[in-house]
Amino acid sequence: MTQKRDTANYGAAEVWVQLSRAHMVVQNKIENALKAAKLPPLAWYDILLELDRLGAGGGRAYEVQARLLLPQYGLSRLLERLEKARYVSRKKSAEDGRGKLIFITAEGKKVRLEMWEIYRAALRSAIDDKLPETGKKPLMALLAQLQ
Amino acid sequence: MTQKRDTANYGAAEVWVQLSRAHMVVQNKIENALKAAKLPPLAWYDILLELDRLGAGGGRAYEVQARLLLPQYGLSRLLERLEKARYVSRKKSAEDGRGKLIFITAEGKKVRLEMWEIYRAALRSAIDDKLPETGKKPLMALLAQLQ
DNA sequence: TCCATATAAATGCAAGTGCATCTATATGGG
DNA sequence: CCCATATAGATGCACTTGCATTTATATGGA
Repeated sequence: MTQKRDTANYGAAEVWVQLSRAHMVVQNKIENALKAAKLPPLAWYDILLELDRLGAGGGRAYEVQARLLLPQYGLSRLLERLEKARYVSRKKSAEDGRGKLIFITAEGKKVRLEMWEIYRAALRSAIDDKLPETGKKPLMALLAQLQ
Repeated sequence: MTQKRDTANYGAAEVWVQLSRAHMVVQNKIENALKAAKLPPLAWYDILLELDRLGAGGGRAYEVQARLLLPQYGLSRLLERLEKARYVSRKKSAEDGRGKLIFITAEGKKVRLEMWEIYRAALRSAIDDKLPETGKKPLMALLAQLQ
């Protein structure tokens, strides 16, 4: 192929294809590992971690939402499921009657740690085992530019 | 934070977070651009491109499936929708009575090109405008290692 | 030939997602 | 104080996805 390409942005498309595939491959590994361990999906982990970090005071849904880049209704329904599973609890906010305060329960903390064990192992095999140590920083720096 | 971390694989987790965010950001830009142009979602593009490449002879679903990394039922239903939209047609295979041959229609080719115009512009602003030209090759090489 | 097993594709059902809208409360200007 | 507007969060509905299973055909060995 020595001819000049007649279609612009071929390079960007190639980057996007690699980005998509890498993402899918890693995500599948993590989700499959969690599923095999009969643990909740990855999305639950992120919320549980966020709530765990917020501590005993809990937090407002809209704060969590902003940090996790989820749509408003998405978080609302995720919390609904997490509450049904007894991993979080919601109660009316005292200062703002429109809102709720969200808390992680003891059971939620426990399951988050169980998930982390699996998650960590999956990351090790999906990332550490594939990428040389010297590759992580450059990769992160390049990915950060896309945001 | 001068203490040694007590949790292993923190580096891999950071890479994964960046990878997820970069992926989400780019994907949202592309999907939003397509939506704004009242065109079908990105997933349709990939199939249409694949079928377009297969040419007049068409192709079998399981072949396309392997290349696109979709679950079997996912492709089956995607093709169902694409057929309903008149962008592809399916007919019984002559050699293998279990299977179907899949073809892209003229309308399918047309819409794929319309999508490409939008897709290309979105890639330009999401990738070319963010990443220096010298960053693409290294990024692709690093991402390729994760597969 | 017959049957056990494998493969291609479709599908019923439950669960998740996107979009638009709704309810309830807050807030600032007149 | 009242109202228009903004904000927090929930929800009805249509569509999509995941999982398991089904249907139809193929294939290799007894």
